[in-house]
Amino acid sequence: MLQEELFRHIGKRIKKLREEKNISQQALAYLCDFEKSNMSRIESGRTNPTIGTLYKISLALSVNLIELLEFDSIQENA
Amino acid sequence: MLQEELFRHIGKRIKKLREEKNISQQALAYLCDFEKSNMSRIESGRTNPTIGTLYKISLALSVNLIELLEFDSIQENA
DNA sequence: AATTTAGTTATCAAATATGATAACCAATTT
DNA sequence: AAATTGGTTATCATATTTGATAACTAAATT
Repeated sequence: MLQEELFRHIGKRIKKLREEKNISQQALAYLCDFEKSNMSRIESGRTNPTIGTLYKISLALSVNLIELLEFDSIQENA
Repeated sequence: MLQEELFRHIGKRIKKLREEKNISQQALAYLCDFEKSNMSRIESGRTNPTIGTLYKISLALSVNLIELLEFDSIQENA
């Protein structure tokens, strides 16, 4: 899997978890203490977020950090 | 958990997985195609790595990305 | 129709991750 | 003792993430 695909997967995963909580993108951004434009960049997979940024998002969503990375067949070589 | 603690946990986890494979730090850095000094920074938790960097490391270690984040009580609020 | 809300995209500055190199220490090997 | 190997730390340049702001579209609301 290419890095770019990973970024898109993570973005979709965040969006899914966010929508399950019925939170708007800008509300989530506010909870994370960053800009809604930044949140949009991350959800669309246009950036390579730091683990610190993902951690903040996981806290705001009240999920375990690992859940942001759980999607089908992230890797097959384990 | 503070971000700094998270970074240290991830560093320790990488070190543990690396040692289980009997790979030196510089050998792992070489596999990831980056500098041994960078690898040292990451393992010691002195940096906030991007998810792309962690992904490269997971590929080099032949483990799932999630395994780099698996340690006790990463969060309690899930 | 005007306003508000949600989201996207662009731009620029500031902060920081990473690349590259080097000096250094400790342990091991020759 | 000299050389090699593994690791740490520091520094500087470069690339990129993030902060901050703004303009824009679309949809929903008043």
